[in-house]
Amino acid sequence: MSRNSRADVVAAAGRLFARNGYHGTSMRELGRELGLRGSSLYSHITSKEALLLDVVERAAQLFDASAAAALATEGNAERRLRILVAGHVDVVVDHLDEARTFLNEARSLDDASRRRVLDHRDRYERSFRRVLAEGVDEGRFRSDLDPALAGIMLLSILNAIDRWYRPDGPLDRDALVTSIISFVIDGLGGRPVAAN
Amino acid sequence: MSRNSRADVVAAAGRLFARNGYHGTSMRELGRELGLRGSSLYSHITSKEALLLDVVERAAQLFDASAAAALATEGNAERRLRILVAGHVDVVVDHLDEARTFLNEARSLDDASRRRVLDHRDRYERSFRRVLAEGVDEGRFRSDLDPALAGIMLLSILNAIDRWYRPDGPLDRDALVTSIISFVIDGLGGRPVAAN
DNA sequence: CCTACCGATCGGTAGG
DNA sequence: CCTACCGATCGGTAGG
Repeated sequence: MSRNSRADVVAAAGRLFARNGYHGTSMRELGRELGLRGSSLYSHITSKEALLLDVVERAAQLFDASAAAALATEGNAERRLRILVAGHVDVVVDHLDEARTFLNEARSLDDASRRRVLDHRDRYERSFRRVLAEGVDEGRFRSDLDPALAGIMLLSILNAIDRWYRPDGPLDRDALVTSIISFVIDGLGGRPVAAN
Repeated sequence: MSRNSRADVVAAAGRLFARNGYHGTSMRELGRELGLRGSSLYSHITSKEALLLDVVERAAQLFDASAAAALATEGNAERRLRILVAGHVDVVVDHLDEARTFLNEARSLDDASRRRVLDHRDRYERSFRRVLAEGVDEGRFRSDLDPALAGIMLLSILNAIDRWYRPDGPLDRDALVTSIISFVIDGLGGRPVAAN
């Protein structure tokens, strides 16, 4: 049994913040999770809130990297949209605790930190909006589409995945992405090309 | 300046729980919100957690009533779906604090209460699933539609409304409902009947 | 990473 | 609805 690294502390904090919330997690509980005293955590970190910021920024970086990779990909808007969605799903499934903390606990940050996190969120949202607008320009999506509103609704679907999706359930990751894309592009009433 | 009623306490609790979370709200703060001491709250309630349950159950009842009214309405699936969505929007916009507390703070309830709230949530979700399945039966929605999955995605959109929608913004309530219905039925690529 | 501890605050009760 | 409290717990520091 070796000592804990700072990364261990951040990972354990993500687990507890995701499960019980920031205010619902005490430093003593976090210490217990790592097999040490709450006070010992302060040799790794400077404050509880700085720890929250670490967790949240880790998630923000992952989402950033995913969006950057999608936007750097060649292809039409539909293909790029699928990569954007698949990247989001990967982040949520592979880094569930950080993603949840990012989505639900950012409000507990102080004003300056929260502002920076919201900026990340806005930039991420703009990536979606851009690809949606490209799709309209390409004549691939409805010309009367509002990319801002559509982006919000697509992201609403993506940001709720952590509330219901189980990677070990009947729907594998790729099928999840396909379902979302199909729902978003064809809708409830849409007639898929093959069926028309 | 008259005394506070129990309903006042529940309403104020909804405000603070929605804004700062259950664990982020102290009884002394709640008292301050109402112009009295934290300890005085206990003449209205029995515990902080019972207060959370009051707020959450109020929201659950509103959602229940909305779904019941929609399902009691005559008409085809598309019409019933619109009523279901409009009812949800009404609850969220008119009872924002309770809706937020319902969505984000139910996990802080004890096991038995949380279980009951989740049952409410499941029943509500089934109402959506039922109307979606009706639409498939009527030949109005895609025959390959998975009503369970589509219900989750529609509800994901609805449950995120409180995170971005401002009733005093450019989009009024009815336009919001229309946008959601259009997004969900026609999708990004769907060709509206008139444009085909 | 530990023990020992700090002042502040927590939910809640007693007794008016 | 108030004052006066209760024991427990909070985030964090000092000093090894």
